[in-house]
Amino acid sequence: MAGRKQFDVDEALRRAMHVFWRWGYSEASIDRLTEGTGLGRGSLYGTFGDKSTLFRKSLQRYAQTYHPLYEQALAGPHSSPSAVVAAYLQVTLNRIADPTVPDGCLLTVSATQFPALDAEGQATVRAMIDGLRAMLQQALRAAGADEREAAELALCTLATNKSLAVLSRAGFSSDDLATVAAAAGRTAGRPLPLP
Amino acid sequence: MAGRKQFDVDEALRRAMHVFWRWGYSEASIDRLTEGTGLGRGSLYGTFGDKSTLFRKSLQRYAQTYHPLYEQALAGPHSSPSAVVAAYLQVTLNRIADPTVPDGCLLTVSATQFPALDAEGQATVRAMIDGLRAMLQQALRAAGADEREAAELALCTLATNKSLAVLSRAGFSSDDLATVAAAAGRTAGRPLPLP
DNA sequence: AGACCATTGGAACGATCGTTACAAGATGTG
DNA sequence: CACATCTTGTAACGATCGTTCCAATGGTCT
Repeated sequence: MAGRKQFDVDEALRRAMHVFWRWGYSEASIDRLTEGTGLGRGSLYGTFGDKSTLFRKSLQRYAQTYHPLYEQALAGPHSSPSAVVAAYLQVTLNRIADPTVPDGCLLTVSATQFPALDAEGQATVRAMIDGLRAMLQQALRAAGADEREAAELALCTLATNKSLAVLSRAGFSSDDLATVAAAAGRTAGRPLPLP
Repeated sequence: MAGRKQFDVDEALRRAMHVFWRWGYSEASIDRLTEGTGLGRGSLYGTFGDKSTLFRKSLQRYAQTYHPLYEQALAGPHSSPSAVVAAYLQVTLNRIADPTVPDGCLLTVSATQFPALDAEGQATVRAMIDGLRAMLQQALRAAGADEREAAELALCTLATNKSLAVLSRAGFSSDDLATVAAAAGRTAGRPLPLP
């Protein structure tokens, strides 16, 4: 049996995150989590707490993994707002193209399951999405967009991010996904007609 | 008790559709379906079959309800491709603004739960999404877009549709949703730089 | 070596899952 | 009125759900 932990905690959390990512909160049963992580029930509960807590830790693990990639892509300097959008969406495309992780995006899958999440889970998801939005908006400002344009482009780029995840889950080809991302990046930088 | 059916079959199906729409397939338990429809277990199974069958019938009921609205909006005539996009997304915005139906869109919720669906459910969802895409593409061609532009715009408009559903599920304001839709409609009609 | 403690796998809990079976009651037909 | 037919509510099924408990084990410390 055991005296000291026989597994890598962070690696186990990474695998649990993949289970939630692939199956969504509802279908991520404890059995699937134990199978996916290789841990026994006792180890799972003893290390991470109950399912809701493990889910929130998986969300944070997700942010810890992918937020730095977005930050790096957004760091710039970028010549135009459209370059910011393109850089951001490229990170998303790269993640979706990674065959070692599930389709779509954990945040998007979780967002569509909002009614199935408890209050803490909903708050965590919402906070992470808002964080990405703010990060985008700031980078767009830094790239020369005015306040209104930055807010709008940040929202639309976030929306494109979500749409890529949905289409990926539904089995759309990576060509189709690239087309969507390219179109979003292409139209982003063009001057907006003022009302 | 009963001798002849004591409920309206189509109304019950409409309510079952709302349960799947709100909760997603996994969280739409038989108890929630019986509560949402007002039917007993016996009536549910006797009328609609098992859960997977009822889910597919709910998807078809969804298409039967909203496809005509999209068709009508796309029928035109439209002066430009961007008018087609705007008309399509307006139908989506109207549906999302309807307080009598759940947030988001049944197709999008179902798409993100793909791994939780059986083969028939996955095929039905995918076929319905492909149908919308084809419908959009044809309307864009009719509005003067060339083949390449119609294909790209149809895909991007479908993507925007999905993103609106996700953002709605996550609790974004209707103002934000309208902003996303307006931006998609605005950039759609503009001439694309050819490679 | 022996006491202490964290960790492990597995048994077991009550609750809920989707589904089926069935008796009781209401309707349509003779 | 009797009969067949259909519908309805409920009980019950085995399976799985999330969670807790516990004896057995191996490492750590004196």
